[in-house]
Amino acid sequence: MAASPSESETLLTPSEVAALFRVDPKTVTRWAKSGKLSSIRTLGGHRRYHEVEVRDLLNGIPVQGTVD
Amino acid sequence: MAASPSESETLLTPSEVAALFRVDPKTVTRWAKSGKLSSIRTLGGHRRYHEVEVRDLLNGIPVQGTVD
DNA sequence: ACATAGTAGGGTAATTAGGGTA
DNA sequence: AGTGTCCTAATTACCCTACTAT
Repeated sequence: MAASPSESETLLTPSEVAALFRVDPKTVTRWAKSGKLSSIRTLGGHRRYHEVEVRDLLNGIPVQGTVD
Repeated sequence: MAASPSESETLLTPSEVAALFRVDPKTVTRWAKSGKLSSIRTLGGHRRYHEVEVRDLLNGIPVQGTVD
C-alpha cells in the first residue's frame, strides 16, 4: 500500500534550498509564492520544502501543479 | 555508487565565473549555450555553474559532454 | 523566560537573460 | 568563430524590523 506522498518526506529549510541553488533564501521564498516550488508551512508560518522536489528541480526535472 | 553529479557541488554565479576567466559574463553565457560549460538553472532562469568544473577548466583540464 | 539563529514581510539596488550589433 | 558592448525586461541580492525555531 502506498502512503500519501506528503508524509515521510525529508523537509528542507529555506536556507538549505538556497544553498543548493546558490541563491538567497529570499529567492526561494519568492519561488514558493510564485508556485514554482511547493512548500509546507510550520505552525508559525515558516516554509519547509520537499527535498525530493528540490533535487528533481536541480536535475532539471520540471515539477507540475505546485501552488503555494 | 555514483550519485547525481548535481548534488553536493558548490555552484558559481555567472559573474564569479567571468571574474575567474577575466571575461564578460555574457561570454560565460555563450560558453554554456555552446555546451562548452555545463550549467544548471535557477527556477527563474538564471544559470549557475559547477565550481569544480570551472576549476578544472582553469587548470587546462577539458570537460566533456556538457550541453546547455 | 532568555538568548541565538533563521525566516517573513516589504522596498530598492544590482545581476542576468535575451536579442542585436561592432 | 569568438568576444565586448548597448538595450529592455525579468530575476535576484541586499537593506530593514518583527516574529518564529531550537
